[in-house]
Amino acid sequence: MEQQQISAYLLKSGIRPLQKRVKIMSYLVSKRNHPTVDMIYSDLIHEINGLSKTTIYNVLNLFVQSGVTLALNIEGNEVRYDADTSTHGHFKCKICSGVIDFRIRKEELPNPMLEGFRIDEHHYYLKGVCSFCVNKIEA
Amino acid sequence: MEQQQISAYLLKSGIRPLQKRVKIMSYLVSKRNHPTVDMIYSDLIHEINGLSKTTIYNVLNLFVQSGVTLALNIEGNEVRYDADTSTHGHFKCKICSGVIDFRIRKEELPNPMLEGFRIDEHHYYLKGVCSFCVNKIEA
DNA sequence: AATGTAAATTGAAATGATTACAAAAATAAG
DNA sequence: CTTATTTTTGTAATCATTTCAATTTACATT
Ligand SMILES: [Mn+2]
Ligand SMILES: [Mn+2]
Ligand SMILES: [Zn+2]
Ligand SMILES: [Zn+2]
Repeated sequence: MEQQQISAYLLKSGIRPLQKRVKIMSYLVSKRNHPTVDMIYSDLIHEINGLSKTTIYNVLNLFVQSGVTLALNIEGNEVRYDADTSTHGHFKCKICSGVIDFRIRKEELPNPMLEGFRIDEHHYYLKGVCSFCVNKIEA
Repeated sequence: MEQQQISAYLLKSGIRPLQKRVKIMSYLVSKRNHPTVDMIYSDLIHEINGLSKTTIYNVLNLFVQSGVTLALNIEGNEVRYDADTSTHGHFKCKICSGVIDFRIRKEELPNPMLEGFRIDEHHYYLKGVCSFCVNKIEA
Protein backbone atom coordinates (compact mmCIF):
# COMPACT_ATOMS: atom_id res chain seq x y z
CA MET A 1 0.00 0.00 0.00
CA GLU A 2 1.13 3.51 -0.76
CA GLN A 3 2.15 5.90 1.98
CA GLN A 4 -0.55 8.18 0.60
CA GLN A 5 -3.22 5.61 1.32
CA ILE A 6 -1.80 4.94 4.78
CA SER A 7 -1.88 8.66 5.55
CA ALA A 8 -5.47 8.94 4.41
CA TYR A 9 -6.42 5.92 6.48
CA LEU A 10 -4.80 7.29 9.63
CA LEU A 11 -6.37 10.69 9.09
CA LYS A 12 -9.79 9.12 8.65
CA SER A 13 -9.20 7.30 11.96
CA GLY A 14 -8.46 10.52 13.80
CA ILE A 15 -4.66 10.09 13.83
CA ARG A 16 -2.38 12.81 12.50
CA PRO A 17 -0.34 11.07 9.82
CA LEU A 18 3.14 12.03 10.97
CA GLN A 19 6.15 10.48 9.29
CA LYS A 20 7.03 7.88 11.89
CA ARG A 21 3.43 6.90 12.39
CA VAL A 22 3.00 6.36 8.67
CA LYS A 23 6.21 4.33 8.49
CA ILE A 24 5.18 2.13 11.40
CA MET A 25 1.68 1.52 10.06
CA SER A 26 3.18 0.90 6.65
CA TYR A 27 5.46 -1.71 8.16
CA LEU A 28 2.57 -3.46 9.92
CA VAL A 29 0.40 -3.46 6.83
CA SER A 30 3.05 -4.70 4.42
CA LYS A 31 4.75 -7.28 6.64
CA ARG A 32 1.65 -8.79 8.25
CA ASN A 33 3.96 -10.73 10.54
CA HIS A 34 2.39 -9.87 13.92
CA PRO A 35 5.63 -8.35 15.18
CA THR A 36 6.63 -7.52 18.72
CA VAL A 37 7.92 -4.05 19.56
CA ASP A 38 11.47 -5.35 19.34
CA MET A 39 10.93 -6.81 15.89
CA ILE A 40 9.56 -3.49 14.65
CA TYR A 41 12.43 -1.65 16.26
CA SER A 42 15.21 -3.76 14.86
CA ASP A 43 13.67 -3.66 11.38
CA LEU A 44 12.90 0.06 11.23
CA ILE A 45 16.01 1.37 12.99
CA HIS A 46 17.86 1.01 9.68
CA GLU A 47 15.17 2.82 7.75
CA ILE A 48 14.26 5.64 10.10
CA ASN A 49 17.07 7.82 11.34
CA GLY A 50 17.21 8.15 15.12
CA LEU A 51 14.16 6.08 15.91
CA SER A 52 13.52 5.45 19.57
CA LYS A 53 11.87 2.39 21.07
CA THR A 54 9.77 4.68 23.23
CA THR A 55 8.29 6.15 20.07
CA ILE A 56 7.25 2.72 18.90
CA TYR A 57 5.51 2.15 22.21
CA ASN A 58 3.84 5.53 21.97
CA VAL A 59 2.67 5.05 18.41
CA LEU A 60 1.43 1.51 18.94
CA ASN A 61 -0.48 2.51 22.04
CA LEU A 62 -2.09 5.28 20.04
CA PHE A 63 -2.95 2.87 17.24
CA VAL A 64 -4.53 0.41 19.65
CA GLN A 65 -6.52 3.12 21.40
CA SER A 66 -7.74 4.45 18.08
CA GLY A 67 -8.76 0.99 16.98
CA VAL A 68 -6.52 0.70 13.91
CA THR A 69 -4.32 -1.99 15.44
CA LEU A 70 -4.91 -5.03 17.61
CA ALA A 71 -2.68 -5.98 20.51
CA LEU A 72 -2.51 -9.77 20.64
CA ASN A 73 -1.71 -11.50 23.93
CA ILE A 74 -1.23 -15.00 22.73
CA GLU A 75 1.56 -15.86 25.04
CA GLY A 76 2.94 -14.82 28.36
CA ASN A 77 5.21 -11.85 28.27
CA GLU A 78 5.05 -10.95 24.59
CA VAL A 79 2.56 -8.60 22.93
CA ARG A 80 2.18 -8.76 19.17
CA TYR A 81 0.61 -6.13 16.96
CA ASP A 82 -1.74 -6.60 14.03
CA ALA A 83 -3.01 -3.95 11.62
CA ASP A 84 -5.69 -6.33 10.41
CA THR A 85 -8.60 -5.52 12.70
CA SER A 86 -11.14 -7.70 10.94
CA THR A 87 -12.42 -10.88 12.57
CA HIS A 88 -9.85 -13.63 12.24
CA GLY A 89 -8.04 -16.22 14.31
CA HIS A 90 -4.37 -16.75 15.17
CA PHE A 91 -2.15 -19.78 15.37
CA LYS A 92 1.17 -19.65 17.17
CA CYS A 93 3.86 -22.26 16.53
CA LYS A 94 5.72 -23.41 19.63
CA ILE A 95 8.81 -24.20 17.61
CA CYS A 96 9.43 -21.28 15.24
CA SER A 97 7.33 -18.79 17.27
CA GLY A 98 5.58 -17.61 14.11
CA VAL A 99 2.02 -16.32 14.33
CA ILE A 100 -0.22 -16.91 11.36
CA ASP A 101 -3.76 -15.87 10.53
CA PHE A 102 -6.69 -18.04 9.68
CA ARG A 103 -10.02 -16.83 8.38
CA ILE A 104 -13.00 -17.16 10.67
CA ARG A 105 -16.36 -15.57 10.09
CA LYS A 106 -17.84 -13.95 13.18
CA GLU A 107 -20.88 -16.22 12.88
CA GLU A 108 -18.68 -19.29 13.23
CA LEU A 109 -17.54 -18.26 16.70
CA PRO A 110 -19.76 -19.65 19.44
CA ASN A 111 -21.95 -17.17 21.28
CA PRO A 112 -22.02 -18.18 24.92
CA MET A 113 -24.97 -17.52 27.19
CA LEU A 114 -23.77 -14.42 28.99
CA GLU A 115 -27.00 -12.72 30.02
CA GLY A 116 -26.62 -8.97 30.32
CA PHE A 117 -22.95 -8.88 29.34
CA ARG A 118 -21.56 -6.44 26.81
CA ILE A 119 -19.05 -8.24 24.60
CA ASP A 120 -16.56 -5.99 22.81
CA GLU A 121 -13.79 -8.30 21.61
CA HIS A 122 -13.44 -11.88 20.46
CA HIS A 123 -10.07 -13.61 20.45
CA TYR A 124 -9.52 -17.12 19.19
CA TYR A 125 -5.98 -18.44 19.59
CA LEU A 126 -4.58 -21.82 18.69
CA LYS A 127 -1.18 -23.12 19.69
CA GLY A 128 0.80 -26.03 18.37
CA VAL A 129 3.33 -26.80 15.67
CA CYS A 130 3.07 -25.41 12.15
CA SER A 131 3.31 -27.67 9.11
CA PHE A 132 6.83 -26.52 8.33
CA CYS A 133 8.08 -27.39 11.83
CA VAL A 134 6.10 -30.63 11.92
CA ASN A 135 8.12 -31.74 8.89
CA LYS A 136 11.36 -30.67 10.51
CA ILE A 137 10.56 -32.73 13.62
CA GLU A 138 9.65 -35.85 11.65
CA ALA A 139 12.80 -35.63 9.54
CA MET B 1 -12.05 -31.11 47.52
CA GLU B 2 -10.04 -32.88 50.18
CA GLN B 3 -6.30 -32.52 50.40
CA GLN B 4 -6.20 -36.30 50.09
CA GLN B 5 -7.85 -36.14 46.69
CA ILE B 6 -5.58 -33.31 45.59
CA SER B 7 -2.53 -35.34 46.61
CA ALA B 8 -3.76 -38.36 44.71
CA TYR B 9 -4.46 -36.20 41.66
CA LEU B 10 -0.98 -34.65 41.69
CA LEU B 11 0.64 -38.02 42.18
CA LYS B 12 -1.29 -39.48 39.28
CA SER B 13 -0.05 -36.54 37.18
CA GLY B 14 3.57 -37.26 38.02
CA ILE B 15 3.95 -34.50 40.61
CA ARG B 16 5.19 -35.26 44.10
CA PRO B 17 2.44 -34.00 46.37
CA LEU B 18 4.49 -31.82 48.69
CA GLN B 19 2.73 -29.61 51.21
CA LYS B 20 2.98 -26.31 49.41
CA ARG B 21 2.10 -27.82 46.08
CA VAL B 22 -1.02 -29.37 47.56
CA LYS B 23 -1.99 -26.09 49.22
CA ILE B 24 -1.54 -24.13 46.01
CA MET B 25 -3.49 -26.63 43.92
CA SER B 26 -6.13 -26.73 46.63
CA TYR B 27 -6.42 -22.96 46.43
CA LEU B 28 -6.81 -23.01 42.64
CA VAL B 29 -9.41 -25.76 42.72
CA SER B 30 -11.53 -24.28 45.48
CA LYS B 31 -11.39 -20.61 44.50
CA ARG B 32 -11.75 -21.02 40.73
CA ASN B 33 -11.04 -17.31 40.39
CA HIS B 34 -8.28 -17.41 37.75
CA PRO B 35 -5.81 -15.68 40.05
CA THR B 36 -2.54 -14.03 39.20
CA VAL B 37 0.62 -14.98 41.09
CA ASP B 38 0.17 -11.93 43.29
CA MET B 39 -3.39 -12.86 44.19
CA ILE B 40 -2.28 -16.35 45.19
CA TYR B 41 0.59 -14.93 47.16
CA SER B 42 -1.39 -12.38 49.12
CA ASP B 43 -4.08 -14.95 49.93
CA LEU B 44 -1.82 -17.83 50.94
CA ILE B 45 0.83 -15.86 52.79
CA HIS B 46 -1.47 -15.85 55.81
CA GLU B 47 -2.12 -19.55 55.62
CA ILE B 48 1.31 -20.92 54.79
CA ASN B 49 4.15 -19.94 57.07
CA GLY B 50 7.14 -18.43 55.26
CA LEU B 51 5.80 -18.77 51.75
CA SER B 52 7.92 -17.20 49.04
CA LYS B 53 6.67 -15.74 45.79
CA THR B 54 9.43 -17.61 43.99
CA THR B 55 7.90 -20.86 45.19
CA ILE B 56 4.57 -19.91 43.68
CA TYR B 57 6.28 -19.27 40.36
CA ASN B 58 8.13 -22.58 40.63
CA VAL B 59 5.06 -24.58 41.51
CA LEU B 60 2.84 -22.98 38.90
CA ASN B 61 5.43 -23.50 36.19
CA LEU B 62 5.61 -27.14 37.22
CA PHE B 63 1.81 -27.41 37.15
CA VAL B 64 1.61 -25.88 33.69
CA GLN B 65 4.39 -28.12 32.36
CA SER B 66 2.70 -31.17 33.79
CA GLY B 67 -0.60 -30.16 32.26
CA VAL B 68 -2.64 -29.85 35.45
CA THR B 69 -2.99 -26.07 35.16
CA LEU B 70 -3.58 -23.65 32.32
CA ALA B 71 -1.75 -20.34 32.00
CA LEU B 72 -4.18 -17.82 30.54
CA ASN B 73 -2.84 -14.80 28.64
CA ILE B 74 -5.98 -12.84 28.22
CA GLU B 75 -4.52 -9.42 28.65
CA GLY B 76 -1.22 -7.63 28.39
CA ASN B 77 1.33 -8.50 30.97
CA GLU B 78 -0.82 -10.48 33.39
CA VAL B 79 -0.90 -14.27 33.47
CA ARG B 80 -3.78 -16.01 35.18
CA TYR B 81 -3.87 -19.62 36.31
CA ASP B 82 -6.68 -22.12 35.98
CA ALA B 83 -6.86 -25.62 37.42
CA ASP B 84 -9.79 -26.43 35.15
CA THR B 85 -8.06 -27.87 32.11
CA SER B 86 -11.23 -28.94 30.33
CA THR B 87 -12.39 -27.12 27.21
CA HIS B 88 -14.05 -23.86 28.17
CA GLY B 89 -13.98 -20.17 27.31
CA HIS B 90 -13.11 -17.07 29.31
CA PHE B 91 -14.64 -13.64 29.59
CA LYS B 92 -12.71 -10.74 31.08
CA CYS B 93 -14.50 -7.63 32.32
CA LYS B 94 -12.72 -4.38 31.54
CA ILE B 95 -14.22 -2.70 34.58
CA CYS B 96 -13.88 -5.11 37.50
CA SER B 97 -11.08 -7.17 35.90
CA GLY B 98 -12.85 -10.40 36.81
CA VAL B 99 -12.39 -13.46 34.62
CA ILE B 100 -15.31 -15.84 34.35
CA ASP B 101 -15.78 -19.18 32.64
CA PHE B 102 -18.33 -20.14 30.09
CA ARG B 103 -19.01 -23.62 28.83
CA ILE B 104 -18.07 -24.42 25.26
CA ARG B 105 -17.97 -27.86 23.77
CA LYS B 106 -14.91 -28.55 21.69
CA GLU B 107 -17.12 -29.26 18.69
CA GLU B 108 -18.54 -25.74 18.84
CA LEU B 109 -15.13 -24.17 18.24
CA PRO B 110 -14.38 -23.64 14.57
CA ASN B 111 -11.74 -25.88 13.04
CA PRO B 112 -9.75 -23.80 10.60
CA MET B 113 -8.12 -25.24 7.53
CA LEU B 114 -4.55 -25.62 8.72
CA GLU B 115 -3.20 -28.40 6.56
CA GLY B 116 -0.45 -30.38 8.26
CA PHE B 117 -0.50 -28.37 11.49
CA ARG B 118 -0.53 -30.00 14.90
CA ILE B 119 -2.94 -28.12 17.15
CA ASP B 120 -2.36 -28.56 20.87
CA GLU B 121 -4.31 -25.79 22.55
CA HIS B 122 -7.48 -23.84 21.90
CA HIS B 123 -8.09 -20.51 23.62
CA TYR B 124 -11.27 -18.54 23.24
CA TYR B 125 -11.30 -15.19 25.03
CA LEU B 126 -14.00 -12.56 25.15
CA LYS B 127 -13.58 -9.08 26.56
CA GLY B 128 -16.19 -6.53 27.53
CA VAL B 129 -18.25 -5.53 30.54
CA CYS B 130 -19.91 -8.06 32.83
CA SER B 131 -23.59 -7.79 33.73
CA PHE B 132 -22.82 -6.50 37.20
CA CYS B 133 -20.67 -3.66 35.86
CA VAL B 134 -23.11 -2.92 33.03
CA ASN B 135 -25.69 -2.19 35.70
CA LYS B 136 -23.27 -0.02 37.64
CA ILE B 137 -22.54 2.05 34.52
CA GLU B 138 -26.22 2.53 33.65
CA ALA B 139 -27.08 3.56 37.21
C1' DA C 1 11.18 33.14 5.46
C1' DA C 2 11.02 33.97 10.52
C1' DT C 3 8.41 33.32 14.88
C1' DG C 4 5.67 31.17 18.34
C1' DT C 5 2.94 27.44 20.18
C1' DA C 6 1.37 22.93 20.68
C1' DA C 7 2.34 18.19 19.86
C1' DA C 8 5.60 14.50 19.25
C1' DT C 9 9.90 12.30 20.08
C1' DT C 10 13.79 11.13 22.71
C1' DG C 11 16.84 8.98 26.29
C1' DA C 12 17.32 8.02 30.92
C1' DA C 13 15.43 6.50 34.97
C1' DA C 14 11.57 4.09 37.31
C1' DT C 15 8.48 0.34 37.64
C1' DG C 16 6.74 -4.32 37.60
C1' DA C 17 6.78 -9.09 36.47
C1' DT C 18 9.52 -13.05 36.03
C1' DT C 19 13.80 -15.80 36.17
C1' DA C 20 18.51 -17.18 37.71
C1' DC C 21 21.16 -18.65 41.23
C1' DA C 22 23.40 -20.09 45.39
C1' DA C 23 22.49 -21.06 50.20
C1' DA C 24 19.35 -23.17 53.53
C1' DA C 25 15.74 -26.40 54.56
C1' DA C 26 13.01 -30.38 53.78
C1' DT C 27 12.46 -35.01 52.18
C1' DA C 28 13.65 -39.66 51.02
C1' DA C 29 16.85 -43.55 51.09
C1' DG C 30 20.21 -46.45 53.28
C1' DC D 1 21.09 -41.31 62.33
C1' DT D 2 23.66 -40.05 58.03
C1' DT D 3 23.84 -38.85 53.53
C1' DA D 4 22.12 -37.68 48.98
C1' DT D 5 18.56 -35.51 46.40
C1' DT D 6 14.95 -32.28 45.81
C1' DT D 7 12.60 -28.17 47.09
C1' DT D 8 12.27 -23.68 48.91
C1' DT D 9 13.96 -19.24 49.86
C1' DG D 10 15.80 -14.47 49.29
C1' DT D 11 18.44 -11.65 46.58
C1' DA D 12 20.03 -10.07 42.46
C1' DA D 13 19.57 -10.07 37.48
C1' DT D 14 16.82 -9.63 33.45
C1' DC D 15 13.35 -8.05 30.41
C1' DA D 16 9.31 -5.39 28.88
C1' DT D 17 6.96 -1.33 29.49
C1' DT D 18 5.95 3.36 31.42
C1' DT D 19 7.10 7.84 33.25
C1' DC D 20 9.03 12.16 32.72
C1' DA D 21 11.64 16.24 31.65
C1' DA D 22 14.19 18.07 27.93
C1' DT D 23 14.62 18.55 23.04
C1' DT D 24 12.91 18.52 18.53
C1' DT D 25 9.39 18.81 15.04
C1' DA D 26 5.18 20.33 12.81
C1' DC D 27 2.49 23.79 11.50
C1' DA D 28 -0.15 28.12 11.79
C1' DT D 29 0.64 33.13 11.94
C1' DT D 30 3.22 36.99 11.07
MN1 LIG E 1 -3.70 -11.40 12.35
MN1 LIG F 1 -11.45 -21.14 33.52
ZN1 LIG G 1 6.75 -23.42 13.14
ZN1 LIG H 1 -17.27 -6.43 35.82
